[in-house]
Amino acid sequence: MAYTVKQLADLAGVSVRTLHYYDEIGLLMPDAYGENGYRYYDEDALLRLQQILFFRELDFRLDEIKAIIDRPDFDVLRALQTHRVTLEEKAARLTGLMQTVDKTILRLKGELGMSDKELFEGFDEEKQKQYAEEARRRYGSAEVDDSMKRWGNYSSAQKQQIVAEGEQIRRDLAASMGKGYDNPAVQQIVARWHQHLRYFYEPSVERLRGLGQLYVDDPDFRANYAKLDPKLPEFFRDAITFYCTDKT
Amino acid sequence: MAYTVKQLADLAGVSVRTLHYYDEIGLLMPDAYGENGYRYYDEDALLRLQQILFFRELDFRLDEIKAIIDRPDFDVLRALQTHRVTLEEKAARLTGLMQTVDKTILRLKGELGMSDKELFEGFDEEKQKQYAEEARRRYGSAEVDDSMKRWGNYSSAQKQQIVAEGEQIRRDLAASMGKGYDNPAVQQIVARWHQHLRYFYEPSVERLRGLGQLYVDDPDFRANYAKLDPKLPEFFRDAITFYCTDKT
DNA sequence: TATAAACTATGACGCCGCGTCAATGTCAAG
DNA sequence: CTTGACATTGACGCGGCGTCATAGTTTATA
Repeated sequence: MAYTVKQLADLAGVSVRTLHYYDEIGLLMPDAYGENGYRYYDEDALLRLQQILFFRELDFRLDEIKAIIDRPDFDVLRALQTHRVTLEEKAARLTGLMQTVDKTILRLKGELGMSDKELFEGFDEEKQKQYAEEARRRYGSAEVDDSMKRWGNYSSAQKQQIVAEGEQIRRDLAASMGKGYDNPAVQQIVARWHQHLRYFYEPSVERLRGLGQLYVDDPDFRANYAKLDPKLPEFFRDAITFYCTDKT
Repeated sequence: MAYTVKQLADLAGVSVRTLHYYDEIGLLMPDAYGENGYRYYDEDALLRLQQILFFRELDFRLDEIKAIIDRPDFDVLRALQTHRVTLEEKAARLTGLMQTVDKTILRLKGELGMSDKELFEGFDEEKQKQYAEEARRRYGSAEVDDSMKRWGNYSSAQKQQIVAEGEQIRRDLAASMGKGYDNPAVQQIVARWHQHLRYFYEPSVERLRGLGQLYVDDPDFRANYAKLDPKLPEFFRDAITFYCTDKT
């Protein structure tokens, strides 16, 4: 199914002018030009445009984006995973700014001694750029970044967010408990759960085809994850019950 | 204490060129020029620059920023509070993008049916701009926005974040338990706690001079907040114990 | 006290990522 | 067969600085 410029523009929430420009600089070329000169985009363009938007969101310049996603070894899946971490970095930065807001409010009320320097805490994008620098090297390359996936490597803000995500998934699953394990909505949640687990436990996530299996099999995992989220045992108990009663 | 350009630039994490430019367009003028032509900034410039950076962070244009903070009725405190909400909006948007990342990963793995439209969910800044539009009108005006401060008005992403903040404060307090209530660090945490409570319970926050008092007095509040954060009763118990043992 | 290093100033040009016209051609519906 | 929505290319311009260049001033060190 081919999209015209406006169709794609509306779908992706960008302007027609932007698509023209991306074509002009060779960043996103249409699948084909009609004999009238019209641009027609195919499915591949969707994913490519999505990548472009993600990178743009993370403050990459368009020529950088082009260089990255044109590399023959560019790996979309890996890129997406890196996007996620980088988005979390960005969110954590915003959290830092919120704290600066709070502290400034208290300073203005005279309730808090606050150094001049602290007034500007969180604005700096140094870490951000540092990360991007790494990312520029890493995107697309087959180089593995397992080190980032160890719990100890996350910042506390990231940890909070990750735990919150876990809780959300748990709530969602709880809300879908009645629907039966083979219900597509439930399957989606389970998939999100598998995805989520990658934060903690990479190597044998593939073993997680059966929900909770790892929790049952691996006392080490059980202990570690339970430390992060005290309600997790409950969750697993429920989930396993859920899984078993439905499967048998 | 007067800052030179570089001193201020380093402190705030902006470039000297930026300060020159802000002077040029009248956005941030130095307190005084030396006879050598040097710029010297005073304390007021710090807060003004901080405001500028906050607005810039929220994608306001410099001329808009100038118009806003030059208004005679510009209210820094109110602006800061609005900043906070807007920052949360931004963070929530990033959360949405993370979900799009997750879903795209699953789509690529074939584990999830996902419409083309969903590929671009979260990129749109419409809400963002809509909010900014409101903000432009509201910043500096004395108009009250209490409606935003009711729990029901928060998005679920915001709620998550607010709860996470509460948990963080609780952890911080727990870590400071030994230091005595009059310890400045503890007072800071208490102040953050008071600030935090404004999310839920605006009118009588002033009554919260004694920590936990409201929890003791108001069963309605007790019930409502406990629903949000199951561990809160513990916290209050600890906090009250802490407060009482130290006060008596 | 000489000199180097670090800071300051004021111009002026250039860049990116489009927005925003303008002029013109094409397609689908009534 | 008109009308309106859509398509094209081309050109100009903007915001927010980065990045020189040129030149004066202050501070540290030898």
